[in-house]
Amino acid sequence: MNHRSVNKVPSSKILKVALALFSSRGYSETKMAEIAQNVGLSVGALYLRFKNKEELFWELIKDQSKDFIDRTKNLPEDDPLKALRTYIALNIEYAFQKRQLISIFFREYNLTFLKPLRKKFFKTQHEIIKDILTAGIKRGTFRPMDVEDTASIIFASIRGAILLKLIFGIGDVKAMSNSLFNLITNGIRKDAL
Amino acid sequence: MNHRSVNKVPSSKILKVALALFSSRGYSETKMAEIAQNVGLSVGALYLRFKNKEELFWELIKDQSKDFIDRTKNLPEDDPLKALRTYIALNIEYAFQKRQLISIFFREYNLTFLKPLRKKFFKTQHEIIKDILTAGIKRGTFRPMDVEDTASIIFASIRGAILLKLIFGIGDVKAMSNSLFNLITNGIRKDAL
DNA sequence: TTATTAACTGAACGATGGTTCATATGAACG
DNA sequence: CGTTCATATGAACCATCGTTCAGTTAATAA
Repeated sequence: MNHRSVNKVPSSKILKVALALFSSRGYSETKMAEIAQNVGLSVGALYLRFKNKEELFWELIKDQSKDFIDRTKNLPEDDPLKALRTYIALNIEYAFQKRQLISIFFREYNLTFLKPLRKKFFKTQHEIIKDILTAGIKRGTFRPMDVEDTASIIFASIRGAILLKLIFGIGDVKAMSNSLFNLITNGIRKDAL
Repeated sequence: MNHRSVNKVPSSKILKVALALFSSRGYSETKMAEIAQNVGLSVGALYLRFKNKEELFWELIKDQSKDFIDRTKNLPEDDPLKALRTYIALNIEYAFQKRQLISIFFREYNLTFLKPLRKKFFKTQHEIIKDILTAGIKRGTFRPMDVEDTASIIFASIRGAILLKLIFGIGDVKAMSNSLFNLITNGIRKDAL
């Protein structure tokens, strides 16, 4: 340790504060000076930690995303219905728990450097859903269907529900999760053909 | 008609050009100078037509929204299934047709003056879906359910599907409409309960 | 204590972009 | 024609940040 090597404020706190600001005001509405003030540092100090605003933002996205690491990894192979229920519940709960991050993803539609992340996310999730569907059809639990399209629609429905929750604050997490699962599995028909 | 009362370029053209720019680049990325150039006017002239950027934007939103006037007004009262199918199809087709406007609504999450419009839209649509569901349950076409929650989820699913289409360009409009209707009515289960 | 240097400060710089305004243009009217 | 005035022009103005940097602070080593 060499000469004053202790930071006045840890970088993790900067990221935390910045996350709160970015997710509530939006990227371009959040000023560097504002972050500095809320953190208790000068603007200059921020630039000693991060090259610029974009890198600070990026760092924060990486930091928040890192523990998404496939919780959806160990879904029951042998029980497609349970797998689906778990998948939906995990997704919605995660989104709610990480709502600041997720808000940013919905909100900052026009930040081009988020696009690839979104795309990648879609691909991964789409694949997982397809696997569940395929397994379910093979097992006779699910009816035959266009797996590709249906997986897209299911993905979309889950994201839509999350969006609704985040934007309008509508819906309780648990109830929403159940309703969605119910809708997707049984539909609203009284007697499904 | 008094002294040179003909505009070099009609305001409708300004709105049209601005719509294209706002929906592809985003509100704050679209510069007044850029709009002026694409329209074939000077910046100053824009300010003779519209008080400022925000009003120009607002005018364009109003202009685009005005003919949404309840196409969803005359859904068949006596056939809930058909009503739902029609409602979904209308919604998705409309969104695709007016995709520039809809993109803006998804994209400009942080423009506070869009919030009330979003809220109002949700309320209207939620009401319509609830009516369809209630009618269907009464008729015995649909199973008993929490109408409030289910309507929210259905709304969310439709918006999610539209978002998917607009963001990723994924899915054909007709096919998507069918898949969604199918999912919502029948679910994916082979033998519903 | 003194020297060293990492960490910090905040005024100043510069780029960007919305808005204004002095000036120009030209269609209609007398 | 010449006058009028709605319409148009675009350079200049100004506010808002992101970013930089010369100077300051204070922890550690000597």
